[in-house]
Amino acid sequence: MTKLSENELKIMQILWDQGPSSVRDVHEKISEDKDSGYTTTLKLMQIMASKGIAVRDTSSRTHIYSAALSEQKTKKDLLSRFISSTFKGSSSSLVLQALGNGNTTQKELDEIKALISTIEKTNKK
Amino acid sequence: MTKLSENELKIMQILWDQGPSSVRDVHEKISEDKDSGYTTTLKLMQIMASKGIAVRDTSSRTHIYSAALSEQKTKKDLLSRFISSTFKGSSSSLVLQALGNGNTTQKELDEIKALISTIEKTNKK
DNA sequence: TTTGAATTACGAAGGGTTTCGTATAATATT
DNA sequence: AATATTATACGAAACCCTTCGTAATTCAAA
Repeated sequence: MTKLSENELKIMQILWDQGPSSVRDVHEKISEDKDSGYTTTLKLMQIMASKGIAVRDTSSRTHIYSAALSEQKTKKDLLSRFISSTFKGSSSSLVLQALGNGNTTQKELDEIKALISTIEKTNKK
Repeated sequence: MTKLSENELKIMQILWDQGPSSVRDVHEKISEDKDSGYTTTLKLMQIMASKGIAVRDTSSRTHIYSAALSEQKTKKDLLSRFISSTFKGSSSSLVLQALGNGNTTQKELDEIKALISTIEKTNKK
């Protein structure tokens, strides 16, 4: 059900990272990468509010927006959709592809190994 | 550079799986999941050809389409874009999320462990 | 040969996203 | 108080994707 456009996701991530923010806050962050007008960001955020994926506090002149979706849940959802559309539902083939990129540090590998051990223990039961 | 719409990816996957195919072939495969007209599939494939992501042989009446993008490269590309848009570029956090879903078999885990060993050996050098 | 079926070509409509210009309102500055 | 700055609201345009109807073409069958 969670379907986010590219910009919506970008804005969401900023709201997740920075917490409740004004349009200006978000726009400044966005402007680091991208070049578009303030009212564009405003409009996007208004639409997000109207869709219910963001909520806003309009009690003062400068409205404050917050994410209305949980970061965890949303990412899980996006990932599962991505896996099914691009890797035919096989999460392992995705993992193989992801790790194969060559830019994974030893620390990260250790984390993953630890997780695998945990999963294996659970599988045995 | 590789940007595929949802339907384009679906068609691409069919072309990868089945090799060079007619519109009818593709349409029949697509119709297993989805309900849309034959000319819709035709149009999509024509557009894909015009974009250069598919090529077609028009020597006989029934045109034969083939994928013009490599499956490997394309998926690698899509994945890296997905990781950067959704997981801030951290492939390990994606892997953790993916494995955390609980539907990974022992065999798959073994594959992943083997890959990790390989990576670790390479890292040491 | 005429009819019918399958194929491609094409245009247009509908939906969503992104972008921005302009208007209006609230606040700050001088 | 007058002016400038900052904010929201709104509509419209541009773009892309998806969908389909219709026409034109080719081929096969009756």
